[in-house]
Order: sequence, then C-alpha cells, then structure tokens
Amino acid sequence: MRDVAALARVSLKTVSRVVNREPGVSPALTARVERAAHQLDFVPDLTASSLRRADRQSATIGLLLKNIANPFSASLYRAVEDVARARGVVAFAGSLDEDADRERDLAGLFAARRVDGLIVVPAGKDQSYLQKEQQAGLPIVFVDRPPSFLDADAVLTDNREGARVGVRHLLRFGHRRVAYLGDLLTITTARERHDGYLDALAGARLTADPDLVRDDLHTSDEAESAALELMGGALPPTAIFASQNLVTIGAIRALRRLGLQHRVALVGFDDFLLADLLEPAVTVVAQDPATIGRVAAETLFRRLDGDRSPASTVIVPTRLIPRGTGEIPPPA
Amino acid sequence: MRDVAALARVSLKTVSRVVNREPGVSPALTARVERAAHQLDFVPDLTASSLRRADRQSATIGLLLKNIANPFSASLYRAVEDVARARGVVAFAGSLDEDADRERDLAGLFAARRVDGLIVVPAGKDQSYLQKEQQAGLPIVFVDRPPSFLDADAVLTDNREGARVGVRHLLRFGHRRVAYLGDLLTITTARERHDGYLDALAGARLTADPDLVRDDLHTSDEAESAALELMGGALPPTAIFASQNLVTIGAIRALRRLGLQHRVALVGFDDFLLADLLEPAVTVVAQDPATIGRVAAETLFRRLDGDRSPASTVIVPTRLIPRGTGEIPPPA
DNA sequence: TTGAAAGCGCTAACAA
DNA sequence: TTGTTAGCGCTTTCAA
Repeated sequence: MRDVAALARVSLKTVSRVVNREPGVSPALTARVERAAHQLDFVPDLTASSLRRADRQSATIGLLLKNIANPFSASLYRAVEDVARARGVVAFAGSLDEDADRERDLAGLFAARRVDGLIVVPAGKDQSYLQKEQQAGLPIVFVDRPPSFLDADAVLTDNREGARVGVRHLLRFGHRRVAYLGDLLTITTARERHDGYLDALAGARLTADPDLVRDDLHTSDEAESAALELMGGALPPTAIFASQNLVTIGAIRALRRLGLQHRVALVGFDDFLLADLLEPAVTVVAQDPATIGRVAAETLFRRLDGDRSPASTVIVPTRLIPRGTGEIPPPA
Repeated sequence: MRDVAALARVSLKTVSRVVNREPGVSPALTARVERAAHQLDFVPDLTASSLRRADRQSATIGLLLKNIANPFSASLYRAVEDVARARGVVAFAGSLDEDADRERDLAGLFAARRVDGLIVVPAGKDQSYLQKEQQAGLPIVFVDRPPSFLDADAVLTDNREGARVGVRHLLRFGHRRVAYLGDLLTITTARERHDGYLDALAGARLTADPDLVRDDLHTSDEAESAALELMGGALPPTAIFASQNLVTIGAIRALRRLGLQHRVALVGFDDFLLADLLEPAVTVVAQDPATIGRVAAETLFRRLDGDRSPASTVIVPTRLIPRGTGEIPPPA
C-alpha cells in the first residue's frame, strides 16, 4: 500500500480511501491510485485491515462439523457458504469425528484466527469452554445438537418427533413387532430418536420388547450384524426403524443377505443419495441440512449485525418420504 | 497480551516468548506468565502474529472446489484437512460451480486473507491471473484439472486411461454398439474421457457411431433424457459408458424406466455411494479423491517447506470395479 | 535472561 | 478534499 501511495504520489490514507471506496476522493486522484494499484498488482491485506479497523471484523467464520466428508456435513457447509458468500465472508471448516478434544482444539484455532463467528455441531458433552469467547462478543450458533452448559442459539432437527412419525408410519400398516436400531446413546440426537420410538409405541399402547432394541451402533457393519442377530431371534421383528444413515444401510444389507428385503418393513432416519433407486426404494424420515445450514448462518449474521435478543432455538421439521420399504405390511 | 504482561509484571516480549515457547525464559517467569495468561483467558492473535512475523505465515490455506456439497469435493477437502491438521494449519473452502468469475473472486478473497497456499480445482479456462500471486511466493497446487497458462504443480486423475479401461471392459464382453454419455466438453476431464472412449473403440478397430455419442450432459435429468432418446433410436446401443456420476445415475433411471437395466450393460466413470447396493450393482471406474487430496496437500506443504524444484504433475490411477452392470453381455 | 524500541500493513481520529 | 499521526497485537532487533 505504501508503494502504491508512492507511485501515485499521494498519502497512504488516500490509497486506503480509494481501496475501501470511501467517499470524498477526487476522481483524478482515484484514477491515479487505481492505476498505481493495478500496476503493482496490489492486493489489500485484509488481516492487517481487520487488526486496525474499529469493528475488528475479519469477514471470516468458522464451522465445526462432524465430518466434512459425510453428506450431511457437506450440505450444511454449502448452505452456510451460500449465505456467507453474499456478504463476502469466507468460512473455515474442520471435522471433529465425535472427538471432544478436537472440538476444543479447533475452536481455539479458529478463535486465534479471530473469526467473526462460529457455527458448531458439537462433539463433546460440555461447551462451557466457549463461554469466555462468547462473552468477549463471539457469536456462536449450534447446529444439530444443542449446547451443554452454555446459553446460545441453536438450530436443531426435530429428532424425537421425526422418529415418532417414522415408527407410527410402520405401526399404521399393522406392525406390532418393530425393532429399533440406534446410534451411540452418548449422542443427544440418538437418544432423542430412541425416545421418539418409545413415544410411538406408547401411542399405540405397546411396550418395547428389549430384544428388539439395539443401541450404540455406530457403523454400517455393526448395524448389519445387529440386524442379522435380531432377525435370527426366536420372535423376529416384522419391521425395523433405523435411527441413522449408516445404520439404515447396514439393515438393508442384512435384510438382503437374508432375502427378506421385500418382507420386512424398514424406515430410516435421515435421507441418503439413491435411496429411491434401491430395490425396494427406502422410506425415510428426511432431515433438511440445507435449511438447517441456511438458518444457522442467517442467525449468526443477525447476531453479527447487532441482534442482542435472548438465545433462540429453531426446530427444523423432518419429512416422511414413503418410497417402498416403509409400506410393506406385516405377514398375514 | 499487554494485559498479561502487566499482570505478570514482565515485559511484552517475555509474554511473547512464553506463548511461543521460545527458549531462554526462567522457569519462575514462565510460570508467572502462564498463570496470568490463564487468568485473563488470553488467546494469542494469530493474525497479528503473522503480520509481524518474518515468514509471514498464517497457518491457513485455501481450497477452491467444484461444489463442497458433492462427495468428490467433500472427500478431497477431508483428505487435505487431515494433512493440514498435523501441522496446525486450517483451511478455507469455497465452491465454484463451474464459474470462472467465482474462481477469480474467491482466489482474490483468499489471497487478501493471506493464505499460505492454494489448492485449486479450476473452473475457468485460464489461470494466468494467478501468476502474480505465484511469483510473489504463493504455492498453488491444481487438482483434478490442470492449470491453463500457468506453470504449477498438479494432481490429476488418469481420465483418458480410465475411460479407455472402462470401455474396453465392455468391448471384451462382446459389445460393439457402446454409447457414450459425456459431460460439458468445456470441462477438460470430460474431453479426456471422451478421448479415452474413442481410444478404446479404435483399439478394437471400431469407429464411433455419432448417433451413440452424446456430450454436454451436465445434470442427471439431461443424462436421463439423452439415454431415453438413445435407447429409442433405430439401432440402440447394447452398452453405455457414462462419463460422470450424475450422468451414470441418469442412465440408470432411463434404463429402469425402459425395464432394460438387466439387458443393457453400463459402466460409469467415478464411483458413488451405494453403487453396490443397486440392482444390478453398478460397475464403475473409480477415482480416488482421498489419495488425490492427500497428495495435493503434501505437495503444497513441500513447497511451503522450501521445495523449489520444477512444477510436478502426479497422475493418480483409476480402478475398475466390476459389480454387475458392466458384465452384462450383448443380446445373442 | 530480560526488556525497550521499532514497525508489519492497515485504519481512526484529527488537522490542514 | 487530502494528509499526518498514532496505534491495532504482535515479533524483530538490539541493548542491558
């Protein structure tokens, strides 16, 4: 910038004004400065600018995701990116892999880079470590899972209701023995979906058969084994509710291996690519990561724009998509 | 930092030394400074640090991707993240959506934030605009598509050879009328795959029937329509080679609608989730985004570590995965 | 081993 | 309308 000023024979401040399109610079000087800047391939240093600037904004936000390689996280990121782009804000992202330490570390790395805000899909059970940043004025929006020991905005899926609707769908077709395959109970959303399953049973005056409930399945393989075991039991289920993507796919593999994919009903929580092209097509309770991401980003920017209202929680509804597996009736 | 110094009753420089773990500070002072830092919830400002620091490194890199929501981009990001994480480097990412203007804009935004390096899946046809940054010392690694009008490192898929192998696989089963469904010819990789298709035909002393070749298909829907048209022709193909994910899926939908999914052979370029669970399972030429991302990141960091050797191009091989659709023979 | 002074590239506040 | 001076939070250089 100094070089530009020298070449244009003006002061530093004039260059700054031209670069930032501040009013009150004569057209002649503006042109001279722009020519000089172009000639020197001048790229203004936003980090230096934000250091000095009164608002200290860096036009940068941070995203803590489960795993950027999984479709839910990737859609979320894209939705946030689209909102951010409109404001010239760029985003850092990092994967947590359900690791609470990694969550703290990455939050620290982002904070040290002076991001303007944080969007967090929390991995750990305690977000109070973020309290000091929050009090220092860093807006934080939680996504998919609510924060613990911290009062902050959140955008969540209606997990309990979604699971309830999914299981009720099965019950309506006459199923009475509906199995539940769930993720790690340490994950809030998994617990909520489990509860939704129980709600639906209770709504039909049924109680859960412990032999038909399997929690703590975190991979497709674990889910497949669990489903195989379940179907090999004395009184196998006539329908399965799978609480998560990978679990659903494990259940499909198990049913295929047993040749039961057209006999045993299945509803999965969370939609996945090509679910409609499978045979039979898979009925799911779909989440809406694009909406969740958009709302989260909008909430964050509203805070950055000065909104000081109490922390809000937005619940994004799910949608049941009947495609085939969920509409298989129980054997006569 | 000033506050920490005041509280610990030492100079600014001593705090700086402790924070950066520079040697030569007495244990007594180190402890005092650490206590003060902790007490004040001090988070060092990396942007200010990098501004003053001799090497000017920000421990930040930028990624320009096709679309972070698509699985290829997401896997790439994750692979890069894993390499970067080991060095305490975090990454910005942005989606280009095949928009050359967006590519320039985002590269500019990242440059203005003084990233240490750039990994680029180029959207535009000319990357010479990056020359000045490169000459100013910014390492840039291209991924998936080579740079144009710029000499830089690149990590690419062997598109032409991959397509050749895929089409040859079909020819070996006796097919003579193999259709080609391709993406926009403006995309380098699409053109290379097209050429690989022609190579394979030539290798079998066949010439392409123009009626069986459809380029410029960019969405699943376009591909589906094209495939339907193709199959409705006077002399329909007995096999299809699809040059890309979405095109493959469009072709599958078309074949399903016609009830031909078990009759017409299909090989797709680029693997996708659940390809093995479809009926019939889909044979693909798989790319390896995780390896590509890892190699790209390693190349970038080698440059950051001072490697000044001439620009390199790494070709990552593809792998044919026979699953079913590619092994359907032509009708007798 | 510790610290004082200068300055990275930029903008705020004020002056001319 | 333009410029000067100070200083954002940190590290470098050099001196004590």
